[in-house]
Amino acid sequence: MALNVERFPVQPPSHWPPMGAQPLTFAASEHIFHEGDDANCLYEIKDGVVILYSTALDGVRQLLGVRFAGDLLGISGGKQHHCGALAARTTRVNSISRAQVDRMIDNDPQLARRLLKACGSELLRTREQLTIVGSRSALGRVAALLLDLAGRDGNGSASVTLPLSRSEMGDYLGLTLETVSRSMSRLKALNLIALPRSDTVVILNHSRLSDLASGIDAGAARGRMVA
Amino acid sequence: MALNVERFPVQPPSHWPPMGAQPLTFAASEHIFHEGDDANCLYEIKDGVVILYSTALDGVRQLLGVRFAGDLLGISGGKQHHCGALAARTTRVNSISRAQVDRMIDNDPQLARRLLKACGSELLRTREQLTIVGSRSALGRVAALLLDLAGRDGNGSASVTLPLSRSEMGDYLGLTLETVSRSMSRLKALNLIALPRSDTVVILNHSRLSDLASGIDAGAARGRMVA
DNA sequence: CGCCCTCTTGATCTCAATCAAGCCGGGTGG
DNA sequence: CCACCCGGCTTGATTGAGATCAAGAGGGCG
Repeated sequence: MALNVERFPVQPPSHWPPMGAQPLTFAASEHIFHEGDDANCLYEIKDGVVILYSTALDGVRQLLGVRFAGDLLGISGGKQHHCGALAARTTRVNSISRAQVDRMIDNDPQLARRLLKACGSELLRTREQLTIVGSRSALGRVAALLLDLAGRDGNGSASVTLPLSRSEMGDYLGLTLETVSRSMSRLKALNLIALPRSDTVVILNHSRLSDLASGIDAGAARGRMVA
Repeated sequence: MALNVERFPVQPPSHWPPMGAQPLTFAASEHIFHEGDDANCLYEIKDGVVILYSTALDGVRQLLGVRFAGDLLGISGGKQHHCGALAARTTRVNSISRAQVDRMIDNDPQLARRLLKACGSELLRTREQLTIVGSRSALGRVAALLLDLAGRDGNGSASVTLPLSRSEMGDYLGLTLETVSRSMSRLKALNLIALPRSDTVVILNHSRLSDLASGIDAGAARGRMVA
């Protein structure tokens, strides 16, 4: 199922995506690559949403990130992909062979800089996720994830269509799906969000939500959930 | 999954560190840089131990990693350092100005590759930490950290001098210092480790410890702590 | 010797996990 | 068109792991 990518002819560098880039389309819940697959390619998301995850020996899944248009996949190096990449909805990517990228680095320092930057921002995002998972209450974690998704899926409006199920949100945040669901209900009861559909969130009170997400406002976590 | 001791052996090119490298020494608990400092330099650890951390608005500290000889600091890009770097014991580093590194990339693709690789392995380690914090029990998290430190501080023996206090271990793992202490006591009671001093751990049963760290062996977590 | 700091251990409380029904919406087939 | 079914979501009841509060114990240093 993994896409076989052939050798590409050597291309003059200095622009991105390179000439040899191969456009590919994935339907929702198809894999771009699996954990352990040979890492032959880099991918750039043209549009859609991709979930990065790894699975532990005990079967527990940890989501390592949610990636959108413009993000690169497979930059972390290594012969094999150490995490899986799953399209959360119909997603188009450009794929470029590693070998070609490697060749291009030789005569295009700008490309190296771009990759370095992408890798650095990947690192930054992962560290933020780690901070959230390591030090926030359930309510704060959910608030942080909602704000992140709202800020990232781009349309600028306060309404987000969630690309993740409750269970996936749980795997992202180190929580169970029930706790995620309860937290969403609580945020709704607090009038910080609205939930017109279970996969659609409207941010009603951005600032209080982000206080929760940063761990200030410990108070809102407490108290009976009655409206 | 936590502990591939050798993920990416990062081989410096023959001319690393570069000519302009500045050797610096830091005493225990001195900062190499603070959160928010201008990121003027890259650092390479010659010897010692460095703790990376960030502090949230509510004052909670999250340790983002523990770094040893050979690791690079400050590769994640950005004008400012987004995390602090603290020497856990006497530590010597080489510092190289970013500007110089940037210049060198232009005529040395190998350098770009090395940085990319270092950044990738940083990413990998952070993802492993995230997985541990997001999906393991307290006992498993502590087991994973001990194995990681044992594998990394190098001397190969089963005995490790911990570079972290209980409180720092807690901040690394998303636990309180009391829970860390109790978990260590439990591991000792289970005869998986010995604690000749509170800062010295001897690994007695590597395989069962790593089962705990991977989430297999959920059983050991349960049960009264009596020997 | 005595102070101070960190670590250990104990008792209790709380938040999130677990176990267990319902509920809602969307799709299918009669 | 409606009845049914199925998967994901919500909500409730209970349990339990880890946080919190609170005392000691050990060890290093002035």
